[in-house]
Amino acid sequence: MARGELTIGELARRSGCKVQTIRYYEQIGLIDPARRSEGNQRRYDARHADRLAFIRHSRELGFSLDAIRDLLALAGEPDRPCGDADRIARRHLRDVEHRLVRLTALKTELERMVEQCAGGKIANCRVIEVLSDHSHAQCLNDDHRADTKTFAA
Amino acid sequence: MARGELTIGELARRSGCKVQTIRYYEQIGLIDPARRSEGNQRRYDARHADRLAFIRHSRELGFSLDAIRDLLALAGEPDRPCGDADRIARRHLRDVEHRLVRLTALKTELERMVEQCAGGKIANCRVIEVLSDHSHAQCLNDDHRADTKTFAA
DNA sequence: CTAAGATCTCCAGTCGTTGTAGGTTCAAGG
DNA sequence: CCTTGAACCTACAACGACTGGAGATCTTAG
Repeated sequence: MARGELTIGELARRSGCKVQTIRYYEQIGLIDPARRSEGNQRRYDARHADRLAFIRHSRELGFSLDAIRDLLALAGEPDRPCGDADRIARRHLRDVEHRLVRLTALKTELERMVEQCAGGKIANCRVIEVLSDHSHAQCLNDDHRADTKTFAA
Repeated sequence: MARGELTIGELARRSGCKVQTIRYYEQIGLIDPARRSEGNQRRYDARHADRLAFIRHSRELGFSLDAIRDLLALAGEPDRPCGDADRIARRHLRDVEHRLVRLTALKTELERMVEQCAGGKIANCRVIEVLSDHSHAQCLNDDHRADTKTFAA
């Protein structure tokens, strides 16, 4: 095996993706097909590893594979006309900001839940209570909260 | 229709779930089968509405259906200690916190890119680095981080 | 009574994987 | 050189959590 080359298994270990996932990404064209060994096995290099690490972390952040495709294109062509890069970056920035807002709200609510739970019995458990109660002040969804409140009343 | 009863459509409207989702939840045993009308249509009552509200709210907070199943079981046993519920929520909270950290890093990087673009020079795009750099302080996966660092070095 | 709209069941498709079956290749030890 | 056994190959099915469609039936207002 050529120096610095990786088998799919090694790449999986390094990137944190599963072997099948890597093959799947190749299949849907998210990563370039690897070159093959004599015996038809995939051989990767450092660039594949970087790309995969990127994909994996982006997935962890909740980006769709389509969004990741864009992000990769953006990152891969720094010399592209600025307008394109800018547009893609801005779109994703808005997306990320939106995600951040939601995630922060979620975190706050979870924290509140967890912190207020005194560790007694379920009957007094804050976690359960919060989850049951849509009219809770911190409910994320104003629209259906009103509905539910009416019904529950 | 008996007083206070709801059709599946009304329940969907009140709970914010789609009709099919409710049927799906019944199918997988997350909610009890509804009683049926003469003509085989589902008829729900306030208890179903409560349970569904609980499920919906939990889903909004990102709990899996499995976690919700556990949470629901716990909610049904008010005399049990609430440590389990607490644990489920805490685990989830940790997860959300991790994502927040990474997402914030990405936001910073996207902002930086957009700013640079506004300045006309594209220069070095670091989106890939931010998301692919496993040695990044906030990397979620300690296990493969070490590996990758070695590799990248 | 009729017509529109809601509901029924069943099944297929989505996204992003993950697991399986059955066969091949690779690297190391005897 | 030969044999293991792990890792690889392809192809395809299943997962979670829905979502949508087809085609039939029910309900209810006019």
